[in-house]
Amino acid sequence: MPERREAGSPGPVAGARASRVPERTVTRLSIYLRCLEELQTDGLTAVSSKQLAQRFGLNSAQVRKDLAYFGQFGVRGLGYYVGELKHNLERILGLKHDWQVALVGVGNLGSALLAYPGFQHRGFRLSVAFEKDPAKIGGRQGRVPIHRIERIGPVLKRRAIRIAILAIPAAGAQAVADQLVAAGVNAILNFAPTQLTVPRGVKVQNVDLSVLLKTLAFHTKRTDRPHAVPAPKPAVSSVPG
Amino acid sequence: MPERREAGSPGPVAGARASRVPERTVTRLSIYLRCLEELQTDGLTAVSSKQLAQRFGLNSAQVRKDLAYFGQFGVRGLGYYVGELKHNLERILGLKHDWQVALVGVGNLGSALLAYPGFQHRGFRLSVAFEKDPAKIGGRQGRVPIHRIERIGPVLKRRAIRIAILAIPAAGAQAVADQLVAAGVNAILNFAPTQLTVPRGVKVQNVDLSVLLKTLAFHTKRTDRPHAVPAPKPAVSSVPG
DNA sequence: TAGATTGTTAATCGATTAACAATC
DNA sequence: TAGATTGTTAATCGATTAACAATC
Repeated sequence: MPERREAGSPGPVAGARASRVPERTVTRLSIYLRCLEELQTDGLTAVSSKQLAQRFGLNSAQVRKDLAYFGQFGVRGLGYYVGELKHNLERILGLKHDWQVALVGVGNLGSALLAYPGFQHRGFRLSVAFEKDPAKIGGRQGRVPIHRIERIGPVLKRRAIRIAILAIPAAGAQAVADQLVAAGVNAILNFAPTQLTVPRGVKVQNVDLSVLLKTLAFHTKRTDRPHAVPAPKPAVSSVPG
Repeated sequence: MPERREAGSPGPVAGARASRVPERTVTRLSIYLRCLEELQTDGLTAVSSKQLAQRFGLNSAQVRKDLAYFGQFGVRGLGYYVGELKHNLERILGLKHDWQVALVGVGNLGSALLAYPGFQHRGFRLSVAFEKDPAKIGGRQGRVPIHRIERIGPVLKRRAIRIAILAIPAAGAQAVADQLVAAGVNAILNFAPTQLTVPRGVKVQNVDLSVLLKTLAFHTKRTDRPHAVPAPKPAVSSVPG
């Protein structure tokens, strides 16, 4: 008997539309978009899949295939018009209007995210924050009001916020995630080093800084001196005693 | 003729050892490790691949296969001893001793990373920072001295630092990365929204917060109202005009 | 021993890349 | 037109999962 699927998580979704867009394609789309912005700044009007690919060490077929999930945006013999493709990628990614984003956790990391210009820049407005510490509740950081965690439900519903950033310790993260989902959030950027369980349809992006550093340590170690792999199980010797 | 490989980047490394460990395996190892720490806290002494897998919605065969890249750590019929496997994963990941980490960029994000307890906790010591702003140079944040960027070379060499975090705007990132590499760094956690070009053997982990939010926007949009995919190219009609 | 679970090989699945007809 | 590049199918590659003999 085949092992039951263990736990409810990634995996193909029953009844998903025929040609599911791979997550990696979506990530690459926003990288292509960044590149197109640069090209536009440089005054270029057209670009080929090959030129686009070369910037990232990708394959040109991959660029074309990624785009082909969403339509036909190119001109044979020429490539893609920069402005037009940029417009289409923005439309596809849902960046034609601003998104309101909620932040939970105004500690060190949360404060930095509030102050980080990178977000506010391009269509993501951190417009409300939640915090447990009574000393911070009721105040503001910059323009952003800080509410107590219990108010997640009403505030998010009133503002119709769908995207949240979770910047709290692992311990309370699942409970808060549940509240966010109950309040209508369906996309969470999770900095808490824990595996969140969310209903299907809710998208979680995990950013575990500690895990990232550990993978770097692994590679650093290997470069220094290839680490000792335990000797392969000594083969049962065919040479007698 | 097959298209030339475009740009020097991932791809199989010529002469790499026979069984290359997938990057995803390494990431999962540190997640298994986190789980083992929890199990140990709960006082459990043994765990099966199936139990381990269930926590993350993974397949038990994957857990066993990930571990098998590095040796045989289990006991048939029983599973894995928690303490022993934890020890082995720490050894494999290179976490048996602390790592000194350098930070470049003491802006909003950099400051938060300096204050973030998550790093200092488990073996990663942010022990020196570099910054361009003269107002900050020469000072300290917490215990960490802030040097001017030009001192990357001598300071990192003296301290034999191999891991760096890049928290500066995209514009200067490549130049700083080059300095880091020249100073002996071979692992970079890159928060700058740009593609770094580094020599083979140097490992870069990109964390582009803006890209992450954009993929979340994509999924949010789709859930709201499946976005309009351009009509498929109208098939050349077989019905005469 | 009987039951359970590993380590590992083979099968499956999905993503990347090559190739090329269509066509600007 | 000749040259270039797309959109798309087929081939390849790599990672995940199923299956099962080994063995605690």
